[in-house]
Amino acid sequence: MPRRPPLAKSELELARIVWRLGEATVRQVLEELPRERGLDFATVQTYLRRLEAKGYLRVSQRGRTNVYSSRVEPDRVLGEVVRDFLDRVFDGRPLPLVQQLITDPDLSDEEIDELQRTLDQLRERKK
Amino acid sequence: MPRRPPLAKSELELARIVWRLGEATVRQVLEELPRERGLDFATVQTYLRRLEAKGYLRVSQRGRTNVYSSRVEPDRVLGEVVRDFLDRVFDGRPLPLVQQLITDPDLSDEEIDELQRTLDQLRERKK
DNA sequence: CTTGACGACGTTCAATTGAACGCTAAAATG
DNA sequence: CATTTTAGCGTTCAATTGAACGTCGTCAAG
Repeated sequence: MPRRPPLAKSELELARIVWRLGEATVRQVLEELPRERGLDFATVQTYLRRLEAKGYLRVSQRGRTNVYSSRVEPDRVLGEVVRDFLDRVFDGRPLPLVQQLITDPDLSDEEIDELQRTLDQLRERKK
Repeated sequence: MPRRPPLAKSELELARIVWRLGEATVRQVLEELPRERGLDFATVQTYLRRLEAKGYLRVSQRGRTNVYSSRVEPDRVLGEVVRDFLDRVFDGRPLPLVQQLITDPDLSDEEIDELQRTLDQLRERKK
């Protein structure tokens, strides 16, 4: 599998919107963007085109309108993005990052419990 | 606090080496890089200069040689980097990322325990 | 049937980033 | 002393990315 060219920041931003909507036109994506982002219609168009060219999105026609949808499993892409980040910033070791994440910002009690459950499951699966 | 311009990927890579060494010359940083990275001496020089210009590193002379050291608390920078990533990729919610991190790659048993301890401490502090 | 809104597409353009050249000066080596 | 090495610094250069134009086609309303 030739790995797709990397996602630029803005590209990921738009891809996530498409993922959330399932499928979307340029205009739909534009409307989902926070107003203060202030991107032009044509700009969104360009980014979606690039995402298609890079192999992340699939495009099809509805009337004369382009409809974009995910071509690669979003979770897969997310996994790659996380992995890359982990390698670059923490030498690929997840633990230090996890430590940072759960101590630094204030997790709610429910989130802590949620975390506990995940941890328990993890132990289960380990046995 | 005037926020510094963002770190490019290669810049972060080199900054981390300087952090690890405490202080370092161009050559030292170059030698710490994995051989296969294949960067030129001049290239490392350029990146360190940029890091200085962006306010991340401090430079001083030792003889005619530049010695670079951290100007901003590494942990602080790391925190910013993580925060930025979190916002961009997970809408700022740490939990999904943590889930991903602890399920996807194979954590060792010790690491799981370590994690458990952190979690316990967290509950303590919460009370 | 003309006007205008909407959209696609090719193109462009500036900023940033990755990577290095080339020149010069100081140090070390023969 | 002459030469090679080692640095610094300014500069350059190509690719990538962020962002948008301008043109052209199409559809819908007057």
